[in-house]
Amino acid sequence: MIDHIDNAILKELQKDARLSFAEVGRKIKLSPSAVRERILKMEDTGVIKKYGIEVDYPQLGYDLEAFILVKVFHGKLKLFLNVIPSIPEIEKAYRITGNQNIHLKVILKNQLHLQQLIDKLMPFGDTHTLLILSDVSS
Amino acid sequence: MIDHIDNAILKELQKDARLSFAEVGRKIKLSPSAVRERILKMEDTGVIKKYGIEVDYPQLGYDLEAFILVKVFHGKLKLFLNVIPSIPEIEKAYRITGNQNIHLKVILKNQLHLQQLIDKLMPFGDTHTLLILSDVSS
DNA sequence: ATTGAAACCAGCAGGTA
DNA sequence: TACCTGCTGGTTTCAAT
Repeated sequence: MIDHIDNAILKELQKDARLSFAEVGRKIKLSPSAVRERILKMEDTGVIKKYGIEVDYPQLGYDLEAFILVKVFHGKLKLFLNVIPSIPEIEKAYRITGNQNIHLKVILKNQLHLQQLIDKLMPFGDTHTLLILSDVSS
Repeated sequence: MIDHIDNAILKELQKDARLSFAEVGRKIKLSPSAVRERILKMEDTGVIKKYGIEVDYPQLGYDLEAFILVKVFHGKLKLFLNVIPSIPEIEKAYRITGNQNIHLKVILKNQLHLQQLIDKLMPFGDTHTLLILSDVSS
């Protein structure tokens, strides 16, 4: 379903999602329209879910990033899942295995902001916060 | 440094990073070249770190995503940080506070693949794995 | 920030294998 | 089906304002 040409296209778009079809085609030796058709197909089938940007949060006034593991109270999970989208501080949320069952990545301005968020989460479960010190993905 | 116009631009690019300068300009009522200059400036200053795509890993044959928390052995941290970029399964790595000091997000084909990765990580520290069941970010 | 002009690209039609 | 070429209108890019 996905061949090595699609993979090459995905690799280029992962490096720079704003490349034109023509530019991608030049890199992988394919005509612009062929590149376009393959990319449109991958959008249709959902292989490409989203084109996004990575932003430097500190420069936008958000100096605190953290993971919050939540052990949701019995019977509160559905309610909590409904509330999550309405909390803008939550950048990403996953259900996970283990003692805690929800994993949140949150973007915050400062410690006070973190405290306010934890207060908001407390009705739904016990929280365990891991502050992010730095990105070491290279 | 970042005004409300830049913020509006960032919001549009977060929704769709492939929007043309002209399209962004139409949405926020600005000329294409003004949009272009602002975006180029945000790239220069690092506010925009990257244009990327989000991909559906299961469709690419990667059916297992997980967080691995690593309590790195004393004296092994620098070595481990150097090794991380050479492990393709690691999508994202952070230094964090808490009992464990490294937080990894990993993309894997299956359980065997996870086992092989954990074997590779074992020399550097004790690992604690949380499997991702689903994305609930909405 | 805008305009204007040249180069470039997106999108589409029609064609090949 | 997957790819290509060629055309047209819109876009990018850059210089001048």
